[in-house]
Amino acid sequence: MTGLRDVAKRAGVSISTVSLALREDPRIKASTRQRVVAAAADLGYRPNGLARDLKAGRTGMISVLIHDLGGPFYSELLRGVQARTLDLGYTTIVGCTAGGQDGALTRLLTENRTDGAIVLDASISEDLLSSIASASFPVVVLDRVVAHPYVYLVTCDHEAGAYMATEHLIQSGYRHIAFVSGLESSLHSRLRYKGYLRALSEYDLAADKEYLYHGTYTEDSGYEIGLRMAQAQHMPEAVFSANDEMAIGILRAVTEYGLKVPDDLAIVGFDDVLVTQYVTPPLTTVRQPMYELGVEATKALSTALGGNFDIRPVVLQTELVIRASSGRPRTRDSLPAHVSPVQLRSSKSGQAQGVYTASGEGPGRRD
Amino acid sequence: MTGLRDVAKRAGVSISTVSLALREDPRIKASTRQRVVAAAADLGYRPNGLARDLKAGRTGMISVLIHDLGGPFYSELLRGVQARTLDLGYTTIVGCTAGGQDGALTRLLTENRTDGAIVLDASISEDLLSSIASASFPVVVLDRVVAHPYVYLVTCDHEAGAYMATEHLIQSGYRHIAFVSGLESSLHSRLRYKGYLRALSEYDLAADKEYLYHGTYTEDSGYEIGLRMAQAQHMPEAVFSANDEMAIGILRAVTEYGLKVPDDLAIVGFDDVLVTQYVTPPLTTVRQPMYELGVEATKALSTALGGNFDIRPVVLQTELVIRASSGRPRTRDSLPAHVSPVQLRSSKSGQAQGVYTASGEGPGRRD
DNA sequence: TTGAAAGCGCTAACAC
DNA sequence: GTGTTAGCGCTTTCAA
Repeated sequence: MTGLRDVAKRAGVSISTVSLALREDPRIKASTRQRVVAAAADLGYRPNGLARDLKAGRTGMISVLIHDLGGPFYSELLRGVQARTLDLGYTTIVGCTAGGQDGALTRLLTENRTDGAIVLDASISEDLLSSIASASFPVVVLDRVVAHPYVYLVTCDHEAGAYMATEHLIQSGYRHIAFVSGLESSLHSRLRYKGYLRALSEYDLAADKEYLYHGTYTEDSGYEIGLRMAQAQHMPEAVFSANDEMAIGILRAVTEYGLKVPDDLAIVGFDDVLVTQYVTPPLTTVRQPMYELGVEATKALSTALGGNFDIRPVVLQTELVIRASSGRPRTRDSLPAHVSPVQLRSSKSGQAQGVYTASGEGPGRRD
Repeated sequence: MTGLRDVAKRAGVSISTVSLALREDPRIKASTRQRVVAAAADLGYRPNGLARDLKAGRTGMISVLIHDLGGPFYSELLRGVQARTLDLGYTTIVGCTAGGQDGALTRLLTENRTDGAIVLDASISEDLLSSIASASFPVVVLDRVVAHPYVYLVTCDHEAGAYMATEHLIQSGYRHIAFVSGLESSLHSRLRYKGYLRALSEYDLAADKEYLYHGTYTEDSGYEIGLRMAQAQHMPEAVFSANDEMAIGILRAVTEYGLKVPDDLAIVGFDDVLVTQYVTPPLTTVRQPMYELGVEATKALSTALGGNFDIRPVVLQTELVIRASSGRPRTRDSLPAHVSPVQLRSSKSGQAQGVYTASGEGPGRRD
């Protein structure tokens, strides 16, 4: 616990001289600085960041609060945040809120230990967020809606993504398309259901309650649902799952049951987690741009930290990533006019993969 | 930025009264406390953690420093740390050191913003770690060796794991077994190579340089190596890869090349990352107990934080997780006497999976 | 039962 | 060039 005082004593100078010398202030004579630096090294002096931050009134750190670090796509998000904060001279620190009130939640969010926060945790109450956010502590929330002047919204268009996924199945010739919801409470799941319903309705297909399954976002819940599907009287031809984990569970269940994907059942997931590329067959899914989400969140936060609080919600587009699990794709020529494949790329393993953006902005094929 | 002073003014009491009242000190009359609490709520008062920590001389937080949060198994590690720190009343904060000197590395490691650190980053110099670690800032390093009284070592037995993996291949009847190294600089890779060599030598097999491949831990590097292997004059019968990513790259390459795994080439990886369960065929691999590693690291750190610095290095055992990629397993009865299957469990998909611990402690089968 | 004041380690006027 | 000093917001004796 050696402090500036100890260094000062050893170097035979005053505290402020040490402070200035160590930060290479030109006012300090070179010879003095050397003595100070030597003394500091001898004592193994380390500045106390807390004291410095307290004095400065800012920490230079922003916190990212995530409910459960184990999630499959947080790393990409964090990469995006990290990349951007580095440029801005901030440091990212990550806290896990799963521990409840007396962990990272309190320390990082409510006690001013960082300059702002990016929050990805549906379980933190809106009240808490509202009571925390302020001009001196802006908060960006991901994938939820909080109405507050200092809470900024960044999300991607789940509904459009779900619409694309469902439309893709419809255009591939499937008519009996099931939907597997995630946790009822989750906003995602509701939006994805909405997109699914909208696609059905726009193509004049009935939304049969028989084809609505309720899962819990876990692979196991998907597995169970897959079994139920396989044994159902009227098995759907295709299924759109509100996330990839459940889709993979379904895939596993029906495969073990002896069915072929996509011939007996086409499957589309949501999120584009890593494993979707490795399962057999590879899973068609909707990619959320996690990295970009992190970048945008950080942008919004830094804008607010810079004193500009006029920030509109950011909504990023999703991409449909077509892999083998949704089969029977029509050829491009047979696509209805209003559907525009905008990008095609090949997967690692060489098999063709089509990527469509939800915006469907251009009719041209860019490769 | 409302502080205690503002609350005090509003409630018509002194600062110290507010401080005590908000922490429910019994010395403060209930009626006074109510006034104070009301005033604090009105003003949206939030305590300043920095000031509190500065005063207290401790932060109640420990940092976990990881080079690249995107890594495939950090989440398990963090779960382990998190679980344990919660019990201890500490808060875990995670920093990514990839940004270089002026990011989390400096802020969390060298400026006393937390009470101690767990470091998993081979690129942080031993000098820096040694100069940082002290009685008031203990450091636990994972998977490396640093000789310093306040640096504590937690690792798992990579060499034994590699030995097991190689032995497993030998006992499955393979004789020409290749090894794929990771980055030369990495301690893991060297230890895993050592275990591989030891197994070969103990079974009187020659270690042919022809069967030594150098990768970079990435799937792509594995893919390339896989192609080279498939086209080599003397193709190995089996390969042990220093990590799973490369093993998966190899699997992909040889599969695309038209070879069958494990019939034409058996593959064993290392780490047991999530995707190993999902590739076809599922990959035999060596599991590192990441969760337990996190728990042990935290235990060591908290012991040091408690003032007991007599902590010995912790070495955890690895497990061999046998899946379909290493084929042709002998039946149990035909195993040599000194190999003891200590545990058998079934995989999610129902296929049998044998788990052996590196310690090979008991001959009995426990299920 | 409450208030005054010292001080955690640091920075930055302002003096000398 | 260098030293003195007043805080940053909080906790915690010690007085009142």
